[in-house]
Parts: sequence; structure tokens; C-alpha cells
Amino acid sequence: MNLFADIKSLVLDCLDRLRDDGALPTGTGWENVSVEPPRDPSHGDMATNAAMVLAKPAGLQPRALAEKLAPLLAADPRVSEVTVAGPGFINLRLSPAMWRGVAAAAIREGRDFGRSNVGAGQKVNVEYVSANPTGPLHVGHTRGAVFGDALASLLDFAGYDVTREYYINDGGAQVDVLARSAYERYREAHGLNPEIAEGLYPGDYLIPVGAALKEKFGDSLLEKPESAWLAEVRDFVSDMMMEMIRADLKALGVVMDVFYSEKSLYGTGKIEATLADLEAKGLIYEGVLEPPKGKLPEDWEPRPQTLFRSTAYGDDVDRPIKKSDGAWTYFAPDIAYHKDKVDRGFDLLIDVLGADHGGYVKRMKAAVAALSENRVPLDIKLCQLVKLYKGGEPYKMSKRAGTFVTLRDVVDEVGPDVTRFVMLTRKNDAPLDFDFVKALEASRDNPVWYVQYAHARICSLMARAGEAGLATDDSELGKAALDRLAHEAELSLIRKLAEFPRLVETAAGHHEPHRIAFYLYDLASEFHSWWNRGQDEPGLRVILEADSALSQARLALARAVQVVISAGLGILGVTPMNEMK
RNA sequence: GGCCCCGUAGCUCAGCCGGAUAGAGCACCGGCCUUCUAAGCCGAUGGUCGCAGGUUCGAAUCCUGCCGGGGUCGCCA
Repeated sequence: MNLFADIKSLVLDCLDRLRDDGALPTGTGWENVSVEPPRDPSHGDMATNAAMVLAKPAGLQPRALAEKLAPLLAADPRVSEVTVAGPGFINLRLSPAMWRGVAAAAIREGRDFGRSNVGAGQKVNVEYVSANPTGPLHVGHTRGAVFGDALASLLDFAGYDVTREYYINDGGAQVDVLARSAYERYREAHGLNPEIAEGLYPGDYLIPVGAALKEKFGDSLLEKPESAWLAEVRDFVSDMMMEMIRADLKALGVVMDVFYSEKSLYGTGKIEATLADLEAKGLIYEGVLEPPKGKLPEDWEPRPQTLFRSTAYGDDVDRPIKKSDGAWTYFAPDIAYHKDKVDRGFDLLIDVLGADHGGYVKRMKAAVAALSENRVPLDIKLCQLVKLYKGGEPYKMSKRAGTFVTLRDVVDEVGPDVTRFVMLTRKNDAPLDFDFVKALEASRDNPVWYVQYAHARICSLMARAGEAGLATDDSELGKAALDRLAHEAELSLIRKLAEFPRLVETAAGHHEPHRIAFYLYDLASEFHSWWNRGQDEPGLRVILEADSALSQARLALARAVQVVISAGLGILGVTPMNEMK
């Protein structure tokens, strides 16, 4: 149930009637009309901007239009009061029963409360992590993993048909470097001194890989030229790296639907077909790029290359898809990969990338626009840097990789739930400070703790209520006399609950899962505040010996809060805690 | 130099496909609480929304320019 959506459709119905009566011109759409909680609650329960948005096409003053619309709205039994205010807002007050119905709906619908169908089953591909298979995932990947995963869940909750996908960059030069690095560890496993030359991967995580190579190949690769072992070692090692990465992701609770290998694009004609597609559209030509503006790189020289006319789709310059020696640039398989996504019938593509890929956005959007003939939108979400701290001090150590902090380091330190929540307490395009100490702190300024605490507190309350002889199962709570909830703090809490379905739609529409985290913090805050009133005013406590009907009603409200916290955390991939340890 | 992101209270940040008096936490200040239901609660102060223009009935939000911070910029992906 979504009360805001219900009232919005009421507003739209009334607008239709005004149009049918000739008060509004035919052909005008209602897409800019919104129904939302007013900033100042004293204005009412909900406000619509309909009169202001439609004043111009109607040829009326906003307030005059509002006066026409108001009586139609007031005639609806759900609406108890309508006022026209300010520049033309229409403020609605709903009957308290409507609001109480929200709590009942939350209990009835459980963790499906707030589920929406705005996505209308559209097929969305969310590509995230997509780290090179050359080592363990680090903190930066962790943020992308959490963000992408939460976004995917959010879209699913909002009615999209979501595919979670990982693109394995196993086709470029970096996997050759990986193979050479692992070969040195293989030699090391035979008691030889490894030569970790400049440019090779130095991390200790390759030592067991060297041992595995020894186990598989014995000494058969020693003393052989690189050409004899490179391909075999490369495949073996990148498979091992992917195993490790999958395990890392699993530790964080991330499970992909599809792992798509870059290598699989080669030798299948897919890249060539993509090129042919673009060529047929007149977007491929041989040319020489202008040098970059400003300071010229020292070794700049003009080179003829095969170029993609990305400027035809909003990019700043055309981009090379072949190097001057005729080999593909990394961009070519990436276009082919995105063409494959388009061909698989997705209605929307989302790529989650690190902020250092910012320069890549325009060309990829151009490519997808060209390939899909503007049918399939591509949204690229860039995740900014994570800065790690420990009690306010910068934290850089890693036991495993030596040079960078890994996903495992973080998860081992604070657990997957805290990792995930904290990573979502900032919007993706803002840098994130992650403090290992603060993340585990039991205080109000730690959002994870504060939200979990609210949930645990309710669990504890339910247990006590049971001991006090009150019914705590959903079917009984669903029958509670909610009309006993009359205190302002209680109604305000219910109104907060009612926002959740609307928030889900907004967050999904913006592709911004962090909004769920912020909402949960607000909700927890509101709940704790209500709860704490019982300290000073015993009459506001949930469990009241003298009034079991009221107790039951308050218990139902608490359950509704619990349900929404649980649903929200579910979207973020965080397990609600039943008790604080 | 081009492009992208960011700039909101002392600090950390929400809010941004235009809407009413710009919100939260921390810090600071003033009360309360010190076991009643779980690790405190209530309240006050605090803002030229980087600057300057523009569009609009209305701009933190959209457009242009500038300032400051970060990222990125042809055979690395």
C-alpha cells in the first residue's frame, strides 16, 4: 500500500474531471504534478502542486485553479480537510483512520510493504564490481560492490526485472602481466628466486597461486620460453583469481547473476560485428586525432587510427577503437559487450564504476545510444574514493596485499552488515570516510548502530510483551484497535512509515540506494524518540498493565516500524539484528 | 587547457528532473535523567546554500560565466 500514490491518483482523477468539464485544456499532461508531505507538518498531511504547475496551460491564476480543484478533492471520503495556501498549494488533511491503516498494512504486508511496480517489469542490467581478475578486491571495489548490489535490490523492490552482472576484463594485457607475476611465484615454489620486475604484481596473494601452478604442472614449465606457457598459465591464474573474487563477494553477501568474460568476445566475431554495425551507421572512419588541449604529452605524434564518431552522440572528441598497429583498443570489446547487453533485450543499462573512469562516461553513452538507436538509456554511476580511518587516524595497512586494503580486511574488521550500511551512508558521487572504530561505536551518531538498535529494541519489546500476556503474532497485532493511537508522537511515526513506499520509488527513480539508509536513520530516530517519551510519561509506554487494548495498539505500531526497518535493511542487504551484543 | 564530480550551520553531510519559514548528527550552551522500557532524554543557538548574472509567479535545485577542491585526458584497462 502506498498512501501517497493513492492520493496522487485521486488528484489526477480530479484533474481529468476538470479537463472533461473544460476547465483545463485537453492535451495537457499531469506528469509534473506531485503529492508529497509538506515541509511544515502544520500545513497538512499532504500537499499537491497541481494548481501551480497547471495554472499556465489553464490560463488561470494558480490560486484560482486551486479553488476549482479543492472541492473535488474535499468530496473524497479519505480527505478530511482541504485548504489552499501560499502561492497555490493545496494542502490535504487525511482522516486519522487513513493513517492508521498504514500501520495495519505494514503488518499485513510484512517485508513486502513498500514494494512497488513503478518498474513495470522493465529489464535492467546492473553491471558492477567488474574488477580486473588480477588480485583481491580492495576497498574501492567494495564500495562499488555494495552500491551496485543495493541498487539492484532497490530496483527489484521497485518492480524492475534486474540482472546483476560482472564483466571480467580477462582479455587485455593486464592478464598477461598477471601470468608473468604468477610464473615468478611458480619458480619461487620450486625454490628459485622470483624476479618480481617493475610492473609485475608483487602481492603475496600470488604465492599460493605459484604453489597451485607447481601442483598442476610440476616442473614442466621451468626453463621454457614465455611463449610456451603464457596462454595456459594465464587462463589458469585468472580462473583462480575469479574464484578468489567470487569468494570475496560472497563474504560481503554479493551474488552475481552473470559473469561475462571479455575473452569470450574475441574470436567469435562479436567485436567485428559491432564494428560493422557502427560502420553501417556511418560512424566509423580512419582519421588522426587532435592532440589534447593544453600541455602536450612529450611523445605526442599524430597517428592514423580507426575512430568511432562518438561526437555524433554528444562526446567531445571521437574515440579510437583500433590502435595504430591495427589491434583493438580496450574500448572496442567494451562496445561489443554493451551491444551484447542491448541485444539481450535490456530496457535500461546501469554501469557502476570508480570515479577514475569519469572520462569514459560520454563515449560509452555515445556508443550505447548509437547501437540501440537511442532506445536503451545507459546510466553510469561513479563511486568516489573511500578514505579509511581508525579512530580518526588514516588507516592504510593490509595484511594480505601489502599495498592496499582489501575487501576482506574491511569485512573481517567490522562484518558484512556494517560494511554495507556504512558504504551507503553517503551518496555515490561524494567521497566516503570509513572509520573502523566509529563504525562499531554504540551511539546515536553511528547510523548503523542506531538503526539496528531500533530493530533490536522492538524485538526485545515483543519478548517482554509476550511475558506480559499480550499477543505478539501478526494476525493478532493486525486486529489491534489502532484507533487508540491518538498521541501526536504516534501519528507522526505512522506518517513516517507511510513515506517509505514513496521513498522507495524516488530512490529507485534516481538510482540512489543511499536514500534508504538515510530514511532508516530518520525512522529509527523517530521511533527512539517516541519510545523515550515513556521514560518521563509512563502513560505513553507500550506495555500498560491497566489497558491491554492500548498496549496492543502500540505494540502493533512498534511491529510496523520493525517491519519497515527490516524491509529497508533488506534492500541494503543488511541483516536486521534481534539483539545488540 | 578540455571534460566530469564536488562546494549547504564551527565539523560531517542530507535535500537538487523548481515550490511554502533550507534539514539531520556531532560540537557548543541550558535543563532533565543517573534505572523506569537497552548504551540517555528535551530544548536553544547556529546559514549571503562558493561568487556574479540569467530564466521563472517562485531558484540550494535549471542555464551562463567565474573562484576553490578532487578526478581524468591518443597504442593502460
